[in-house]
Amino acid sequence: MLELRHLRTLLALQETGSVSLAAERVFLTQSALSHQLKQLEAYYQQPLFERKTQPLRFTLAGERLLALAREVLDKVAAAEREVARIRQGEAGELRVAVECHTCFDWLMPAMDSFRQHWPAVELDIVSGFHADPVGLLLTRRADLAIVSEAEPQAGIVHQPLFAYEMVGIVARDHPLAAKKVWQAQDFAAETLIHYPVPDEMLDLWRKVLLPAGVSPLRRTSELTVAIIQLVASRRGVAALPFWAVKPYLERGYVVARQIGEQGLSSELYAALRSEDAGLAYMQDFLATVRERSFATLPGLTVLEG
Amino acid sequence: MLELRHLRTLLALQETGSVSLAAERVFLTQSALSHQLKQLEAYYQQPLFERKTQPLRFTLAGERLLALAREVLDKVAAAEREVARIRQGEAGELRVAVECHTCFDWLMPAMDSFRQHWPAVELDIVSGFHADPVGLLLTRRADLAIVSEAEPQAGIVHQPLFAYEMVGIVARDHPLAAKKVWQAQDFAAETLIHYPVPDEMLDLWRKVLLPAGVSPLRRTSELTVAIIQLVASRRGVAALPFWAVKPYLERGYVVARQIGEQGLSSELYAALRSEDAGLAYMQDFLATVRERSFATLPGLTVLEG
DNA sequence: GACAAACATGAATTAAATTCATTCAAAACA
DNA sequence: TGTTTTGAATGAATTTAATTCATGTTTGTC
Repeated sequence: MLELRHLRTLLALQETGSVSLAAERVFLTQSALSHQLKQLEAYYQQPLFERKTQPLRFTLAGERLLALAREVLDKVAAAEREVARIRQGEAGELRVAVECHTCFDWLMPAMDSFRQHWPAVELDIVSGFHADPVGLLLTRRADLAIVSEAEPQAGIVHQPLFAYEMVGIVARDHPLAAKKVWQAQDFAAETLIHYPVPDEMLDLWRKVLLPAGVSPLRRTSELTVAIIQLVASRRGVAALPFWAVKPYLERGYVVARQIGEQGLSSELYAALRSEDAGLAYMQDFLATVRERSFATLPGLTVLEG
Repeated sequence: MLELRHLRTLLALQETGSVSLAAERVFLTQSALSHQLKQLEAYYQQPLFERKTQPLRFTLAGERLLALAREVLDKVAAAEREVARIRQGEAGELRVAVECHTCFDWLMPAMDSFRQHWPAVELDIVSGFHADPVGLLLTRRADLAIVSEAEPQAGIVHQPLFAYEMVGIVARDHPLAAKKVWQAQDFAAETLIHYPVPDEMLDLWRKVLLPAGVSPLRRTSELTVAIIQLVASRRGVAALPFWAVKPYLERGYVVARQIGEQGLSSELYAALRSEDAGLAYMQDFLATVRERSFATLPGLTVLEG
């Protein structure tokens, strides 16, 4: 018998294009999803998608169920939001402190969506770059902070958002373009172009250069396009989220390379006061951020608490 | 996490007005449903209905989820119908043989609904009263027969529809009105008014009078209202489905009494050729009959295969 | 033609749902 | 005002279902 779980799977399946990735998305193993799908196809006595292609292709029946999933899961989300509002009212305050430049790329769509669902919640951004975003929470000048590490702290809880890969970018004809994987040393003779933020907020610095004691020349720029432009003009190299550079890669302005043997992974958490963790609109905001981001940005991976 | 199962429960809960009856409707125990509802309320951290009233009353949050259930389950049903059509085409033939007069009361609404969902299926009624409706199936003059007993027969499968109680009716000032429960002997001195069908098709005859060797005077009439009218005019007594007489009871024309210690239960099955049991439109027709009947007629109970 | 990647499969395991047996609470009845 | 009946709740036991683990199979790639 059909359950919402199956519809959630179908949606993940379409968004990721493969069983394995969909499984990760819904926090199950590939095996579990394979069994689940087998059961679903047995129930409807027909295949729902072809697995041989990449990305997988849905059959007519699969498409129909997928359409159902979209209709239904939206309605479920809307109803659950209302139920949450019935419990604790609609109003509240949600001031978001953001410390990373690229964060605005995914934050804006999520905030748009959220504003429509919770018109009575005062949504605001605490702008400027702060040494200690969590301090803003404790002094009640913000209600939610986007951070890249979940450092335990009294009165604060961290909720995982998602993870993504930081890639090194360089001009197509730059010597480094020949290397598949870059190491810390490869940066030594280069000019590193980055956003004007404290070093400890740069993932590349914290996780790669500092541990290796490598300290390249530096140059800053506020805007992602400007950084890309500088890199394309052979003014230096940069490390940016894969999803941020993907459009420029496709146009061939620059090339992207993996950093370090495992790749350089960047993680994002929402930090909030423990007392606020139960607020319905808080949880819905986080759910919205995840949902919108996974739907919009390529190459995201789930991040467990 | 919310599942369709929960929505199905909420719907049954509203239709029946009590946890126990809803449990029966979804083929679970009262205990199972109690646990399920407790879990659901814990998930939403608020009560979904008040149990102290009869019928139970939904809270605001409960109402909202109930509305969701209606929206969503309709869409699910529609999608599953389409998926079934994709598998085996939309066309087919469905000739229904009916042998009971009152059956038309629930058959018509179900057929109306079905016709809209399967416009390409030729829907027809094989009218007239036949000694052997199952014979019509085997000779391919009908595709589905409504019968009151599931007598095993080669090449035929019986699918349960529902059960209901047959009640004795009599004029308000008739002496029998004083008896809470009637026995076979109570009919001995009365005139029994019934539809003009063979004796073995009368539940009262088959299950009560014949076993007790009681053989009252008889009189027949084609129409339910006419039977009620005769009974109200003290021309005799009758046995009819509770749901068929309920409107007349409420207007006080006649009174209804239980027949036998356990009450006289009547069961209905759909008989079809084994080879047709897998046809999507057949299964959907049966589902429609059940769904519409339970939603329309008071006092139905589920019937297990 | 070996290798990797993605999916499938069967058995074992874990988790969840359901039942059973009983208690509790409220309503109906005498 | 007990007493009985009915409907719902509860905790433990059980059953069923979902999930994982370990491994096999297929398909595409170099």
